[in-house]
Amino acid sequence: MHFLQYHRMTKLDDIDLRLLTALQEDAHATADALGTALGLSASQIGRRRQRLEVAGLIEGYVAKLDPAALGLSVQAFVTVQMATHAPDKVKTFTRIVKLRPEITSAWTMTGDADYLLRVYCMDLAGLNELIHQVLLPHPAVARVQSQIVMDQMKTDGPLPI
Amino acid sequence: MHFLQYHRMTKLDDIDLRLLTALQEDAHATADALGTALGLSASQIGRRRQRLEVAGLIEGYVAKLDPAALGLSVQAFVTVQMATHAPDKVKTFTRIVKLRPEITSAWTMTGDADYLLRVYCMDLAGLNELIHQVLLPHPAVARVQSQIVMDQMKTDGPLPI
DNA sequence: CAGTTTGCGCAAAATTCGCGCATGAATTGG
DNA sequence: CCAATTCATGCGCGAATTTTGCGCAAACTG
Repeated sequence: MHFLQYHRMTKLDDIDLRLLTALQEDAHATADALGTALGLSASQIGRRRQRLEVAGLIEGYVAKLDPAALGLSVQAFVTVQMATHAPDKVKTFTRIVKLRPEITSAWTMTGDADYLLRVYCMDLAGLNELIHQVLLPHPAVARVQSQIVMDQMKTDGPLPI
Repeated sequence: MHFLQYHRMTKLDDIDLRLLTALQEDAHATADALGTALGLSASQIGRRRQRLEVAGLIEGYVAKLDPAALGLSVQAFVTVQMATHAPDKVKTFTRIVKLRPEITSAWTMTGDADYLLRVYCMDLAGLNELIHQVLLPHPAVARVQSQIVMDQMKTDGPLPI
């Protein structure tokens, strides 16, 4: 799923935006269905979609899984404050973050917390283990704070375009 | 993209898990390609995928867009503390959260913050407007704190299965 | 005004998917 | 231990979908 040749997009008309929105809701909709919904022929839908792909606006298509059905009953956000910003220490820390599967996303933030991690675990024991066996023992980590998700009121929705 | 009849899954074998992982990375991979990658025939890939869909493990397929390419240069996490938990006030608040397109996700959290909102904006002015014109004026909101994303070190990755 | 570009629909070609069918392994019951 | 049933698998054909070529019309350019 790599659209190698990036070609700068001149402009996005209204149909492009609506197509992007539709694809964010259901990427398996057929070109024919999208065409009738947007008032266009199926071939044109395909052409526009390909144009959006090579332009890099569409990074790819992914399956959205149900965490609860997979037994991932604990979602949490973990903030990390660093004890040091020495490059080598930070590098090993980011490597661990990228390697650990429970951490699905990680951001560097403004404010007092250096990193924000999004975490999925089977249970609280798993979260506890991540924090106390992986994060806290790391030499670059000073403080770890975790907030557990009680309820998801709005699931990862489409981007505002 | 609705798989109406839910059928409880007896078990997930190793191939199922690898198939789920692969579909999380590229949902447009052909059954043939997935088959050779997992050592299975294309028809079996299709059958297993359908089983995972009706079991509710796969919620759907979505396009992943590039926020930066769309001009959404500001990502932020906004924490909200409530002034009251009166049901009617909370209800109007959640309705606003669900309606506002800049807010792509929202969770209720443990800890001192009641809500965590994930926000995408074109610029800081947009974020500022959301906070000062929408969130803070709401009667149920006591305090709003925003942390801006400086860098995404790990993008929304596959669930740990 | 002429030439070029861009976007469109139609239809054919190529690819991919969906589903029935037969074979082989595994499990259960006697 | 063996037979019968069940279950998963691979194969192949027809259907659905995507992709591509082509002609046409509108918009843009010099």
